[in-house]
Formats: sequence, structure tokens, C-alpha cells
Amino acid sequence: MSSENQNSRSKILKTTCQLLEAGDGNKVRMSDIAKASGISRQAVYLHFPSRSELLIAAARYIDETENIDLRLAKSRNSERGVDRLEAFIEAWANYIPSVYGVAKALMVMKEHDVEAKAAWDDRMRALRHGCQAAVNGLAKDRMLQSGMTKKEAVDLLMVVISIRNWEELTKEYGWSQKRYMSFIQRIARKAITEPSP
Amino acid sequence: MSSENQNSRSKILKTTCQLLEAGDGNKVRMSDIAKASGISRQAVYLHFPSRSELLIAAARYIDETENIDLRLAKSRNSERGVDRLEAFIEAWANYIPSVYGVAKALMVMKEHDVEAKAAWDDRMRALRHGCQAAVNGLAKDRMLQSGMTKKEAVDLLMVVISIRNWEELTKEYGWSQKRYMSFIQRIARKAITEPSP
DNA sequence: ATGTTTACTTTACACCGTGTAAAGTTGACA
DNA sequence: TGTCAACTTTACACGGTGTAAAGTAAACAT
Repeated sequence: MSSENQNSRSKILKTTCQLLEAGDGNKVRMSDIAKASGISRQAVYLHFPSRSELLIAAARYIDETENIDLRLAKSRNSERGVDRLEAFIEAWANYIPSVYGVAKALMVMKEHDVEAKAAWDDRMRALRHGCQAAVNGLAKDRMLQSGMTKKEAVDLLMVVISIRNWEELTKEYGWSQKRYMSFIQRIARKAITEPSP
Repeated sequence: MSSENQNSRSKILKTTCQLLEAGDGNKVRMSDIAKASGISRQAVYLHFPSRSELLIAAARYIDETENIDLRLAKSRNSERGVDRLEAFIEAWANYIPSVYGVAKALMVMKEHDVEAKAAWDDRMRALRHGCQAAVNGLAKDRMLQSGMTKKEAVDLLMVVISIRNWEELTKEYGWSQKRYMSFIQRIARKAITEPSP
């Protein structure tokens, strides 16, 4: 039933992502999304009750199409904790550019909107699981930096690989994705692992 | 002339800072500021043409009362580049808590408001000068990490000591200022300096 | 063929916060 | 007594989100 519904819904999600990705001016309003989707503004509200819920759905939509879960799962194959950390960061860093548009919109919105804040926190919790796993891998190898708790290592890793930092380095300071990746991997390693002999 | 004017003006600035500092809910409107200042909302507009200009003035006001210039100048006394980096970060890190409220409001606002964005960029340019000086000090001692340009080092330092990261570690993850300081100093050192023999 | 349902459109409006406009009040100072 | 400055009060425009409700057009069922 309602394949038309499905089509409209995913059309909205798709154009939302496109607009946010392109989003030079960053200001993507409900009316912009409607216009770009070829439907009325009210019709958008038939599919998504609010702007924040639309953004959340868009984030989920990207997760599915980009298959982030698979990517992160793959990063868990390395034997050594240090390699695993590197692979984890690589997977995450490659994922950032594809969510950036939507993530940015959510980041801005979470400052005012409770729902957006909750959605953001939820996604950060998921990322934290990945960081926790990476840190556990390091601890197993006794490669966690001495005098550092696991919690501290996870917190630091979260901060180092944050989207904000990616944004600043690439968007603000013009770093290439490649350069970003190698420097962040190195910093993360130096920040939380014990230098090997 | 107009000492009354001056009094009202600084009263507004003061309460603005207070509200933003306290700012649990973060939403500090012009009417909130007016009410807390004991004047009408319109009177606020007699002193500041817009919300963004008020925030900018508030930031300047804090700079003056906290004497940030002096603090940063002091950090330039160390002889060794590495010590100087450490002192610079210490001065900056101690400054963050006192501007955080206003800075946060500006950060949020800059996403929508051109003026706020310009003001923010201006402040970041000032901070960058400090970073540049610290990096120059390292380069002089040949302590800059091998294979790293000065620009890269400055960019990384900017990111590592960013207010966003401070916010995440202290506000989100509950780190104490002391712990923040020591970890960030260490990460900055490891990120951009050559490990000494 | 008729009615019902579904996916929309169109029009209109309430709400919130920013910012503008203008007329009125109050006190100081000359 | 007049005028200037700092303010108050009231009112309103604007942009963006979200609600409400009546209308339309095609699909489907009986």
C-alpha cells in the first residue's frame, strides 16, 4: 500500500540531503525542501511532523544508503589494537563527508530543539560504542597510554574525531580529506596509546 | 556626558554576560536581558542596534575585565618554545571559562547571522596570531614536528584548543578544568612538536 | 456508477523572536 | 520655561515553523 507515499517520502529525504549537502548558505527551510521536492510545503508536514524529525529521518536515510554499520564492522577485523584504532578512524572519517550536511543542520538545531538534541545524543552514543570498542582493543594489548583511564581515552577519542574538528580542518582551513585522515589518525594514536618501543 | 547612558550600557553588558554564563537553557532573548537589566526591551535597542552587536560588545567587555591581552602577553616570556606553547595554552584555557557563555551564543548565532560570523572570525584571527607565535617559537628551537608545515601546526593547534573541544570535554563529559588543561597541553605537544631525545 | 480512501493542494492563521516606528513621560540643566 | 536625553509604552512588520480545514483528483471497492 501507498507506494506513492513511499516515493514522496524518499523523494523528500533525498532532496533534503541534497540541499543540505550543497547548503552553501546553509539555510534550508521547509519551503525550500518542498519546492525542490516538487510538492507543497504542507505535504512535507504530511510525511514529517516537524523539521527536526525530518532531519533525523534524513540522517537515518544516509546511514542506510551509506551502510555505515557495515563499514564500522569491517574496521573490527584487525588483530592489533593499534591497527584497529586506525581502521576505525578511517571508516568514520570516510563517513563524515557523506553525513556532514545533515549532521551540521542537526548540530545547529540541537541548540534550540529538544528533539534534535536527543537525536544527536543518540547518534553520539552509537559513535561512542565504536570508540569504546577501539579503546578496549588497545587495553587488551596493554597499549593504552599509562596513567589514562578507559573513560578518558574514549572521551579524548570522541573529541579528536569529532565532526566539528573535521569541519574546521577541511571546511575552514582547507585541508584535503587525505591530509585530515592521516593527521587525525596520528594525533589519536599519540593521544591515547603508549608509544611502542 | 551621559554617565547615565554609560551606566545603563554597562548594566546591560553585565547582565547579558551573567545570563549567558548561567544560561542553562541557553535561550537568552533580548526581552530576558531587558527584564534582568531592569529596563524595557526597546531601551536595549537604544544602546545596541541588534542582538549580534550586543553579543560582540559583551565579548569585548569580557576581554577588558579579564584582561586577556595581558595574560597572553605573559605567556610569551618563556625561553624554550615548548614551555611557551604550554604557557600559551594555559593562558587560553584559563580564559575559556570566562568567555564561554558569550562565545557559545556567538557560535550559535554565527550560523545564521553574518555580523556574528564576522565577529567570530575576527576573534579567531586574534587567537590564531597567538598560535602562530607559539609555533614560530617551536620552529626556532627546531622542535616543530618533522614533515609538518607551520600552517599545519597552527591549524592543528587551533583545533586542539578550540572552545568546542573544551565544551565537549568539560560540559558534556564532565572533565574538570585541571584535567582538561593537562590533557590538552599534552595532546598539543604531541601533535605538533618533535619528541625530545 | 457510486462512494470511500489516499495523497495531495490551497488558503489562512497562530506563535515566537527580532527589529522598526512613533508618541508620551520624566528629570536635569540652562 | 523650554529643551534635551534617557527612557517607556504601544503597535506593528517580517521570517520561519507549525496547525487547521476545506477542496481536488485519482485509485479502488462494491
